[in-house]
Amino acid sequence: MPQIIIADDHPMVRGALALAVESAFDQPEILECAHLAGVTQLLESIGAADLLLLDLRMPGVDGFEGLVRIRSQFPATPVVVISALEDPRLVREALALGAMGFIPKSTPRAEIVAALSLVAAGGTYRPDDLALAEPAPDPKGQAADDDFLQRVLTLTPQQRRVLQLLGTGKLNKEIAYDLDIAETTVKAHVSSILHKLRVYSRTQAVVMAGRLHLDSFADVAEG
Amino acid sequence: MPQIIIADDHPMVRGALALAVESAFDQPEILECAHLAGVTQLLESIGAADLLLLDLRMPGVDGFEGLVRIRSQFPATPVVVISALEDPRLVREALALGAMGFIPKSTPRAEIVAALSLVAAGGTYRPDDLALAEPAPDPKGQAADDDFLQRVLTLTPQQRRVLQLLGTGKLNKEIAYDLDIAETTVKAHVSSILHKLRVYSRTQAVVMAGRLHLDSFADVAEG
DNA sequence: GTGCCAATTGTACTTTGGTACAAGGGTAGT
DNA sequence: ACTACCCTTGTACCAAAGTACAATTGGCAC
Repeated sequence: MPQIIIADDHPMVRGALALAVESAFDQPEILECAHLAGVTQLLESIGAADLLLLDLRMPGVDGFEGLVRIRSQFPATPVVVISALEDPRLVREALALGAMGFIPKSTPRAEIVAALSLVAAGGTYRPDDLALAEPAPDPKGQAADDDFLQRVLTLTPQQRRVLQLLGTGKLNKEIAYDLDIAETTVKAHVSSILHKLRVYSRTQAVVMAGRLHLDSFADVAEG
Repeated sequence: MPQIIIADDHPMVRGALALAVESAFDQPEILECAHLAGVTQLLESIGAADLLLLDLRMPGVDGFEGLVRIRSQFPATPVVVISALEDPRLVREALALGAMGFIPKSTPRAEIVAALSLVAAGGTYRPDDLALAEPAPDPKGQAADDDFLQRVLTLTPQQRRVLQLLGTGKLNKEIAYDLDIAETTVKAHVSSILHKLRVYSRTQAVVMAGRLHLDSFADVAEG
């Protein structure tokens, strides 16, 4: 009897997802959470779930922070990210951070079911149209940014988690606590990250990385 | 014979501004630049101009960096910021950084002329409708951000310039060079900034401050 | 003038941040 | 078995960041 956790602060969304889960699994035990703390508690009590459907934005979560935390604390639990947005960059980022799938809320029910089955079978899912459409190059001047993006993609999963926490302004000590590793290890990761991104301070790394998430909206432009 | 510098990378815009300048001043000497380096060179050779119309985005400038540099290197030259955007936050920020005015490119010619005259007379200009409309509170959840904004507003002008450069990931040493002050002084400013913003590292300050500029677009939302 | 404050700088000190080098354990592929 | 890579940690060291205290200058207001 598979245990599936649905974490979303919107009851309606939880309901819709629950239906999909019931279609995709055989007699699932569905556990619902409205906030991240609940997810953590649940996972601590049951050890690991067979699947976690995690909304990107919830009380206590903003962006990928929740994903990062869950993935590092409970690596055994596969996570599928649920989101209202479907920016290719977000999709890539989520998968890079260890998510097994990315399901936009606009996805038709039938496809959600298929996606969940796919993940349950060990696959990874992302919206079809975006899957290959993403490498479409912008004629504009985002060459430099794409260079940087390429470098970000050379980071290892753990390094991405560290970068993610760097982006919240945390100290090495805090990052170490969050990921439950030694501060020395964090330093090693940070050092490696700085080299790979070709910057010379954590602040620069944060500034550069921050832009990647903004560029989606930056076309509101200027001139 | 007043010397006015028009700095914008777009020839058409320079032309339009030149017309306005000719209406607002008596026999002005108009100097045009397409990039920031040209402005610096010009100012170095003539010492100071009577007015500088500075576009926010130009080759060599991204955001307020150019304004900050010019203001610190040539404090005697009054600067009016030209921009395609007119986000109230940008307006406030520009004025806080020492600009004597903020003119959106959508402003009608007649009003541009009036604005330039106003600044020439020692006043400061900003778009009317925004002037008082800005304090309109968003019902959403940007309470925390506004708290932070309040704190940013307690920073002194020089401290804002430092914060601006912090946001580019620069080291204290580099900031000192850019503003032509001692590194010790930069440290003093940074220390003060961290206290006022109630954060405990430059990286956090950058992260928080960075959000202020994004919130304008953040309503593309999530959920 | 007196007082307030921004800005500047210095000295001295503590804490973070970051690098370099070395090393053990785990996993996956050849 | 061997290689390669990731993750982990430690030690040691140097640079950058931040704090605390003290002092000078200059502008502005009362």
